[in-house]
Amino acid sequence: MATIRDVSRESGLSIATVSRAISNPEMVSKHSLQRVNEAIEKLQYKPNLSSQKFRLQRTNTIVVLVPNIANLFFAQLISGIEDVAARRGYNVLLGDTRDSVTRESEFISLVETRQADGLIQLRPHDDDAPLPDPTIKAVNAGGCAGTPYHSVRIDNIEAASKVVKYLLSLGHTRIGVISGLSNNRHSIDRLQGYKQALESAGIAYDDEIIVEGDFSLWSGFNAVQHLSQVANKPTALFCMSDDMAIGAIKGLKEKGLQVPEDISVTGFDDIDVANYYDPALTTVRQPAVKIGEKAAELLLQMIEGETPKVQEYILPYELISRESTSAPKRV
Amino acid sequence: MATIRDVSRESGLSIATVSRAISNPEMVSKHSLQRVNEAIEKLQYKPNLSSQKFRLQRTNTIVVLVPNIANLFFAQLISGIEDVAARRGYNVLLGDTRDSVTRESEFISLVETRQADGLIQLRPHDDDAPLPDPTIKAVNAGGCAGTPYHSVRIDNIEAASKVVKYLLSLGHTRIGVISGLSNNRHSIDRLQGYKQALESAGIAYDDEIIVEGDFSLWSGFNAVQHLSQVANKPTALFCMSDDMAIGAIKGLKEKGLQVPEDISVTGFDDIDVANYYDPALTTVRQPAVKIGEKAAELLLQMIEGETPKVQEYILPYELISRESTSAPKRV
DNA sequence: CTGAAAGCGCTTACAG
DNA sequence: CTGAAAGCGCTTACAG
Repeated sequence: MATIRDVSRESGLSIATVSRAISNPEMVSKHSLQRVNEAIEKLQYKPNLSSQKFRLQRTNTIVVLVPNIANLFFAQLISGIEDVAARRGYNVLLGDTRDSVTRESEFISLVETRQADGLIQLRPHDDDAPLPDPTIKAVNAGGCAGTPYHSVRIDNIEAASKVVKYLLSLGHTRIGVISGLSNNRHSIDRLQGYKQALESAGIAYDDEIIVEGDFSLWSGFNAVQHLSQVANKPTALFCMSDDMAIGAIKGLKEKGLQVPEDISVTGFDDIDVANYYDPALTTVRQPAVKIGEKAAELLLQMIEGETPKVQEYILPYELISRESTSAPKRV
Repeated sequence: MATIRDVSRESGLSIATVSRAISNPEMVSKHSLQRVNEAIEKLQYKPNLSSQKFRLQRTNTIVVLVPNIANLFFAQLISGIEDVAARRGYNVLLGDTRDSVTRESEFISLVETRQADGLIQLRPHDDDAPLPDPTIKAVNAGGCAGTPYHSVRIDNIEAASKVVKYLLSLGHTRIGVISGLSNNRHSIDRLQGYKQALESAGIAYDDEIIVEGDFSLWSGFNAVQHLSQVANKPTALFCMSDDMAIGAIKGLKEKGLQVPEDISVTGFDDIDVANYYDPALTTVRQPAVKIGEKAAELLLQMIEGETPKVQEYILPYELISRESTSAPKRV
């Protein structure tokens, strides 16, 4: 492979001049520029950016830690990140961590070993987790309250409370929950929102109708099997992801129940399929792409040496009412 | 940040010895090793892998070109790639190209500029597209017949033909198609399979019931609007992706049609939600994870200097029959 | 087992 | 506008 030295030899100019012709053409005479370009063309020269990065101590790469790449909410968020990164000349290294601490720290070490300039964490912060090394530029996207570094997210507690209040307003008083893993911060915050809504309506919290899932289709389906055992059955189900809502509806249908006629179901995220499911899902729309864009802007700002004034950017969510909810049946 | 020179100074050993203690501990005396490790610990030293890569002219990074990261089939394929890559110590740089030629060539240039060792292309090869530079190590995954470089895929023609024959065997004789973009190779191959199946049954091809989509939910929904205009309506629909099948079913239901009672619908890929939709989708299961694993193995083999014997790996698919298909109604 | 030295491919302050 | 030279942080053949 041709190197800058070959171009220098071919053009009869020093490597310094060749380097300038490439990076700062205005510093070089037209004549030299021409000769350099001819040599580059002839030799099919491509600069070794790995060398350049090393020399400049800058990688123009950011890493994104994704708990699960097959989750459409994350996919959308990532497109937002990529748009901004690409526009600013950064590459995005995607780390599919699958909730494995080992894999996650491998990706973090990309930053520590200077193969990347910073990272965006998509997993909500976990209080037990060690703080990220403060010398590492990091932003949390789509996470929760209490993240101890820069973050971009919606207000999960409020959003959850809003959906549940909506169900209450339809007349439901017995509202079940299919949550994510119980130690996941999203589960915790959204459950808190649920409790707040119940409390404001003077309804007692009953953990018999709270079932733990893991945000997946399967876990929603499975949760319904548990719920069908309880004596005093809910007339509505608040699911903490659209996937779980879909799984749950599938399970309910298999038990011969109609949604929303027999039981209302709500999701969370508003992934594409939410609108195409039957019934179309009532859900909370997170501004996934915007969260990604904002997080990327924030990180690039930090990488470029600025200190963002705001620690937390809270973006607006939206309650989308579709077909999966209605007033409870009169008995 | 501490460099190897700092560790050398701290430990009182040469940088050569420090380097060896890190990369080849067995070449160094126990005593030296101990002193180096103490110094590393004390200084919180992390080797600059960007420098190391440059020095070794190896990046241990592969890039994966994904047409659309929000497509679950790709997401699964990518997990297969990542598993193998991680196990072998490679990083995966994900390039979400969104079918943009510009973005794609930016990612390819990562390999040309030696920031990555090779690439896996997830977009099916397009005959008009320039051949990849033969000096670049590249593998196509999940693509189509006629890819001019190494590839791992299913036999799309045969798989499509098999689904259509299945519909024929149920008694359907008027089978519509919702295809991907008509210049996409997957669309071309699967349409060919469709034609073969019709031909073997002595049924004439009628392009009035072939509608072009783009593999998305929305395009499936939209295609149904077109199909509802034709005089002689199909009793079954062969959709070239699960997303389009779901979109189509949603559209049919809105027109008051029952699936499969009034019309049968088949998908392609078998993404997770296929089994949770109502009705659950009859579809072709592509071994997405396996395709990814095999493609990664192939690429790493090439990067490490071997020449794979086989140019094309054809993996088995599976026809999954669920609830979205049945015999046509007697009229 | 250890160290001095060359070199990977670039960029850039310095001198002219 | 141009070139010689130093240096980014490592690895490794060579000599001892």
